[in-house]
Amino acid sequence: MTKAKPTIVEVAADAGVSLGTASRALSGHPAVRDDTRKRVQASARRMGYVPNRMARSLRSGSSMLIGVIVPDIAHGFYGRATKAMQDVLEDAGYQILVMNTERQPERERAALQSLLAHDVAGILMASSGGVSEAPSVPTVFFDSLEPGLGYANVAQANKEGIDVLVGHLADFHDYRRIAYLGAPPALTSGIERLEGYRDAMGRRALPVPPELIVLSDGTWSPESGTSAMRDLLELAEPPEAVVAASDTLALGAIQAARDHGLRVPDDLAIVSFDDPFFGAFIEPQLTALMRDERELGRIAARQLLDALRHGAQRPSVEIRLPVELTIRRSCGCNSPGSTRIAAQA
Amino acid sequence: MTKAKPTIVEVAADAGVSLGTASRALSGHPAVRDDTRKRVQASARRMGYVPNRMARSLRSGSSMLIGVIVPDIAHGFYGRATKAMQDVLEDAGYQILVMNTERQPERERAALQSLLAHDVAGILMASSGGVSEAPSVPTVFFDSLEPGLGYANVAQANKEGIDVLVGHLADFHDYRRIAYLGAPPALTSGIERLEGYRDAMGRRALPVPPELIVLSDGTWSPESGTSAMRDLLELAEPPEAVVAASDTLALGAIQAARDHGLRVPDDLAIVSFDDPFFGAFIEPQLTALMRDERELGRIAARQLLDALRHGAQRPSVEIRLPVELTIRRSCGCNSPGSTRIAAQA
DNA sequence: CTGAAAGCGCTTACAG
DNA sequence: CTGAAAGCGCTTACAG
Repeated sequence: MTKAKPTIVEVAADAGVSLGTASRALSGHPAVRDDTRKRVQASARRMGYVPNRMARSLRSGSSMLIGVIVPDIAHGFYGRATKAMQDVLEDAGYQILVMNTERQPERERAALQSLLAHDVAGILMASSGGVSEAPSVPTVFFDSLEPGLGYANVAQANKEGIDVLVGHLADFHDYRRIAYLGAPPALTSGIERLEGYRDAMGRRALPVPPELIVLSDGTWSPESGTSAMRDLLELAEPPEAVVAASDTLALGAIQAARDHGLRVPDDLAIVSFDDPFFGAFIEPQLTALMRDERELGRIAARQLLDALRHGAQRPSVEIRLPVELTIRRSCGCNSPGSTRIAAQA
Repeated sequence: MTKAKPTIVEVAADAGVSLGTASRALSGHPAVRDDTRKRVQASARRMGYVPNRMARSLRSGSSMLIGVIVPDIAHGFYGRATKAMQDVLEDAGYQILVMNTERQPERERAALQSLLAHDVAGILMASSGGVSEAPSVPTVFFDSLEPGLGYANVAQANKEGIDVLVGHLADFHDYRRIAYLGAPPALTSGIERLEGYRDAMGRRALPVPPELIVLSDGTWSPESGTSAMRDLLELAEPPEAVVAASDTLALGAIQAARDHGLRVPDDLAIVSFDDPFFGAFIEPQLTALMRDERELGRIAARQLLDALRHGAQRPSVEIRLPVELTIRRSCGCNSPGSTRIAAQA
């Protein structure tokens, strides 16, 4: 509302040079006399000149913009991952454009179009299933993988994580009737965690009758966890322990157990894949896999930077982050502190 | 990585018209013959044409981009508020560019420059103190206010909220020695909540010796709450109840109380301004003010849209959101459900 | 070292 | 209804 933004033409006029010279002076081009550069810089500063990035992008063919597509930026996991990406990318001179899809494939496609329209140099995306071919700019997929597509695919070690969870419940606590409370096997985490559960149970020769697997509605919300958990509690023979595929689902499950008059972990043990931000404050304190979404974000961003710099047409690589178990109370352990068991992918 | 993006010139050539006609056909300009429009649209679709928004912005003088500046996008409050803004803004055809400042004034200034360089049409910002004059585009401040600056300033009813909290503790529970655990009075919420505490205590003729006010380090983190809380617990005469200025601070305070071997609320009552996302799962369940950051975001965004549409040079208005008390256990109440008391600004 | 000129991909008066 | 042309704010060969 204050003053209108001056263009480089006005700065040049003020400094008494042509706009070409002004541009060179400001951009650090070597072929500019020192006093000329000083004069231009002084004018620019005094006039509050800010180069128009759209014009620059248009002309130079490089927008220095990176698109980030996530299901929900307000969700801690994506929020923190996005911020970590932004840190890495800004250090390299890029700005990010974040798009929310609300887990809707159509919105994801629209977001992609929109980013491309903004001429982004690259894309970082946690897909919700809206992409069928690699975008026209370098892309790194994270969280939800598109094997073979993109420069890199980075995610947590889902199967190994579930194995650590089932292992702690079965091998350490000797539970046998262990249920799985998950999300529909639509995206990577839903698919791999469910598979991981079957594998982990099979490896230990534990039976998996179909009723021990309940799936929420795909929103990964506490509410959906509560309702799926109810099915488990109404079983003729309820489980002794439950592996929840996420922190939100676990919270919903605890709520359902509580509503049913069950004490956790005395009557029922519950462990979860993701560690909620306030995991230590939850009652009972949750035994869960720590997650390092910041590291995930950093790795994904660095991969994209790599693609942007070297533009190498290498085959898509897959990177997995190790998981780490934080043992608290909800599994039935008494240790007040938290022991860590790392699972490498 | 697939195909290069076609420009409107190529689409026009494909459809056998001039680029001007192609542009009009695509933009819905009425003066285009129907079959011509159809032909152009068909070419565009087939070629996967996506109009370059930078070029469009540069030419039309309108970027349809809104800048959002927040201290921390990974924080639930800002994450959810930002998403709500995005919803409102996208419906109106705008895209948002989000910048994190990490609560650093210099980063805030840099973010502002960067947004202006992107030629944003307007700005929505939760300042951390880096702005001294109104930006050159319509701006709405939220959460942290800049009275008199911007088209609108929207925030929660901080003073009234603290009054409701102190009121519940003093009037209902009869506590007299009520402490305040807050953040430094640097930004709006820190200042107003501290003032609100003093006013609320004064109104009830309750003494406020200086040692009853402890301030954290400005990060609003649980850790900083824990350490400030320790000072309170080491007092010769510790408080009977504590009003925490935020959920994170309250969580840190509970941790400190627990470490000190105190039971909440039996030995010490704790209530908090903001309601943590998992408030019902915390032990003890937290009595706190609900916050509707989504509504706050929506209101702020609508105000900006208003400024953009009418461009009215009206004096800056201040909008306050009502707060609502959710009574749970940490205050000393036994009611398992949650009663609500609304406080209008 | 500096200026004049072309051009990035569009939109939009201006003629016809 | 359509085409030719100007121009948004820059960068960058090309001359001098």
